[in-house]
Amino acid sequence: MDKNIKLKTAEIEKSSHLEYFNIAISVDCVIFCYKEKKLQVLLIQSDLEEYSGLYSLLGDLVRPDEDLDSAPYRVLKQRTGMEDVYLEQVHTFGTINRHVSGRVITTAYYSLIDIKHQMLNFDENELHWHPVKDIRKLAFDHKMILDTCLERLREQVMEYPIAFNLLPEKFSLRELQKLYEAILGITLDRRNFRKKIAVKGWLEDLDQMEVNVPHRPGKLYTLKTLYKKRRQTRKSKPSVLDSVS
Amino acid sequence: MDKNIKLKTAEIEKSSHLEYFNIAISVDCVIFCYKEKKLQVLLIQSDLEEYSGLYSLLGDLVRPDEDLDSAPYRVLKQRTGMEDVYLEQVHTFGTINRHVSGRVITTAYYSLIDIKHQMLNFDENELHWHPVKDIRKLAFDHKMILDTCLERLREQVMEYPIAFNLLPEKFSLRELQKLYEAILGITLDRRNFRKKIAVKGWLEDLDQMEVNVPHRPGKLYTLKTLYKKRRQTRKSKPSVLDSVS
DNA sequence: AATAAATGTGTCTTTTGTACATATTTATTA
DNA sequence: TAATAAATATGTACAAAAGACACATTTATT
Repeated sequence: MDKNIKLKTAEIEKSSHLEYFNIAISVDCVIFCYKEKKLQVLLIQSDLEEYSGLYSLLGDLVRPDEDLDSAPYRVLKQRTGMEDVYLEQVHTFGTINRHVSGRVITTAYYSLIDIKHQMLNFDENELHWHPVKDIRKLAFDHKMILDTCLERLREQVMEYPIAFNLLPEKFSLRELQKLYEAILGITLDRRNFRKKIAVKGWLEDLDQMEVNVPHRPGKLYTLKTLYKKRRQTRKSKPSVLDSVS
Repeated sequence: MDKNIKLKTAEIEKSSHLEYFNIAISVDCVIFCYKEKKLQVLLIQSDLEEYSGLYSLLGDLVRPDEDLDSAPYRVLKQRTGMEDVYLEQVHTFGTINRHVSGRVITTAYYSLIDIKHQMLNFDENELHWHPVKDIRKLAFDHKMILDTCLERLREQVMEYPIAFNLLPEKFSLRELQKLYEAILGITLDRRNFRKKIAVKGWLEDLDQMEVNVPHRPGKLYTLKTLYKKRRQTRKSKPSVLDSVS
């Protein structure tokens, strides 16, 4: 990836621009939220005839003057008004015919957002939340992108303190457990779950109680400030060497 | 990632081709081998003035008529003559100024190859193996790409039966352990390592012994055929749910 | 005052990880 | 050919983590 580029930039000056620069690059965002006790994803109705009636992920072409990793932030800002969200690059999809309008390679990101935050630019006519479990088919290869991102989310959610991006500032352990169950698609033992979370040391006990719950209120917790950076790089990463002799 | 493309493909017909399709996409390959008891990487001397004296990874622009994931196979075939190698996509790098010759977004793959396989197109004048541990600086952002790929390899090597791609067909447990130590950069306890590998169930006992070793020969093993597919999708994956109540 | 529904623990068992030692086999050498 | 060097092959005891499971307590509701 040095000589070739050099040679080709020369060629491009002449005529072969079409040949070497006719692949577009886009980003697609799998934007997760936790709503009505379900893990949901933000989708937009596809307006391509080929995919009429189908939904697709939010995405856009990468601009010549922006970093690849900045593009999904821009998409989220434009579409929802949200900034400083949690975003993680997952995979790049690039089969020849994945897009009907031409050759487009797309880098997929997933994002975790708290539905209760202000979403200023959110257009309810265009954008809709869909429970992940109900999604069968999406436009383009977006179902595969969704599946890949969900798998990655599941791999990471017990290892890194990321699930909290889906919850409000204060939450009870019951809410946290229900969220994990929604993400993983399984039920968890309450006592073991609490033990596991306690061991992580991610949470700060707020010495406050839930209010307006139709049962005994639980304690409220928040993520320790140490872990609260948004646009976050992963924290508290267990070394891969931990389980090796 | 539907409407925008649609709109823009229209615009492109007119004049803005340069604006929307002037990002090139490449692949870069971190090709690992195990040689002289060290994990090594295949590098080529950079011939860009900006990077004179520096080495870089093997890469090329993605062709308009090939799948993204096919490009690194092509690069490996062209450069080394090897086919059906183990390759895994890791990450896509796309900061604006990462390439001196223009806007190039690159998808990084790592590959694991057995040095003893025939490498027909291998040009020893151009290509050189470098111990990973000795590499301080590479052209472009290739040091970061290498680091990212090495980190991913380390994450995966105890979970999936991939290290075997770096060894000949038959190998002893000592050789395997030395390989793991080279990859992980640590020493391992022999008894615990063997126990761990035994539990994985990846290996087939060949009932053969090492020959020409200057000490007591060990048994020879091979990867079970079940796991031997090259261009391999990962096998024997532990579910993320395993450690969740 | 009784009930429903949740909270908030704790213990025992199993599995996994880690530290560590001894007897055995083979090639080399003196 | 006997002694030595260097590795193979293996097991046990302890510690840590995961998993199954039960009971007393608190609060809101009836």
